[in-house]
Amino acid sequence: MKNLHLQIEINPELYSKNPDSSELGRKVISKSIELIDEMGFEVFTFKKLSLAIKSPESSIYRYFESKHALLVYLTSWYWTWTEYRLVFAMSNVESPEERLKKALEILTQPVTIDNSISYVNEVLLSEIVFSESLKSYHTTKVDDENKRGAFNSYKATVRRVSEIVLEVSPTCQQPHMLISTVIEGAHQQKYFAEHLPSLTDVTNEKNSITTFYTDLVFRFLKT
Amino acid sequence: MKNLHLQIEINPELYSKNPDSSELGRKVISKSIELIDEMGFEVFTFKKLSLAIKSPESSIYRYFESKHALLVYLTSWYWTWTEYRLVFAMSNVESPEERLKKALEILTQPVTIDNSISYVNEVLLSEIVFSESLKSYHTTKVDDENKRGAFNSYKATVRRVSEIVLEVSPTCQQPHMLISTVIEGAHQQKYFAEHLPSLTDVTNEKNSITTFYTDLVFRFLKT
DNA sequence: CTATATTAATAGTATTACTATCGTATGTGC
DNA sequence: GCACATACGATAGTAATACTATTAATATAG
Repeated sequence: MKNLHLQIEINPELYSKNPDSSELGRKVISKSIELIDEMGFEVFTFKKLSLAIKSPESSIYRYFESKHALLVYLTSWYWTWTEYRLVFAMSNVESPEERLKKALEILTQPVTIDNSISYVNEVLLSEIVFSESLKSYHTTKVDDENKRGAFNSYKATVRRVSEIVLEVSPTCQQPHMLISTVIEGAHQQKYFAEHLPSLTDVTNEKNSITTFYTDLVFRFLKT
Repeated sequence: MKNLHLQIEINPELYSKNPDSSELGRKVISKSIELIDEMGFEVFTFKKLSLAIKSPESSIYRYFESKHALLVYLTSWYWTWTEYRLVFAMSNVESPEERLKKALEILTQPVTIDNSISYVNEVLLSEIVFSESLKSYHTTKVDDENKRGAFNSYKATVRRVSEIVLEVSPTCQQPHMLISTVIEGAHQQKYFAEHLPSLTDVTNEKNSITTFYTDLVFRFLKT
């Protein structure tokens, strides 16, 4: 990983014009990540983005047909990138238990170090995914967007980690439920810790969310 | 329970005028439950509600200052009512394990039988809570609304069941995380089963979600 | 230096989420 | 039978949002 410059390819169904193909497109991505992280997806508008990048709103619409399409693009980017992180972290780790443990770390912790030299700030992007990705699939158009492949990279990630679960415990009947519960749970617990702390038991100590979900998974798999 | 007519008292901070105190107010509640269940919260508007109940939009605003306030009211109603269900289900059950098992059923299954003689359709309301309650606390105003008590009944439910967890396993360090994970997880898995099935392992058999989360909890607590 | 891609500039629309004002109907206490 | 409050109706209007449409300017590539 590190400074290895890997190319994240996004399903063309998820944009009108590839933002990676022009300067304005890249500005749209990097500035929208900043703004959404800063003010939240609801408050974020293309109008505000257009002011921030000093380009008219209509130019943004050439890349994304809606602000929702932009969120879907961003989360899709994140999960594609996370698949690479998983593959990299798994390489040279023999023990399935160790592999699963490492995978759970990647899934339950927001990114803290931005190694990228690209226009995507992965630290902020992971914050967005943790707090806003729910909104990417929780709409009336899910089924349509799902058909167009909007959630392929998320589903692929869940599938990949589920396979590790099966290596650890071949008799596990619900590996997908387990992993999607862990991912979504970790996102929510972080949010609860910040806003509704009585719904969690998050402590001062670092990584209490990762610890909890790692315990949860391994105790579930231990028969 | 059954036809016992219990009065659900809602925190006055959560409405402008008590909808339970007038006919129009009760119509607002019962019709909004129908409409939100039917079309989803995003698509639902006070305009549509006003047409459905044949009253002007401005009359609805006398009861709720925003459509979001209405959703908060509805989910709050649900959790207050669910606390009663829990208390009722726990009575006369001695074993903490049995109590926890029963509580998990109540938390992970949508309601199927409407025993109520009131204007609140509990079957539809539970559907709304399962699919839309996320939106009640996932906003930029959470902290404000939390201070005003918007989520008290949800938090009380989590606390109550967490106490049962501690009866079963007094050494458990994260009872709140465990229960909020189960509640939110069950809601999401139901949604995934309907829209993104590859994220679940939900089968034909009835209650596979309840089975999974019950296993998850008891295996977590078994040391 | 011309064709092509790319962006700027401007304007406009339907809908949403709300606010404001005023008027009427209905019953209740005295 | 009258004061009076409560409840509801009717109408109008506003700021912001999420788009769409069109045309003109500019950069770049061959």
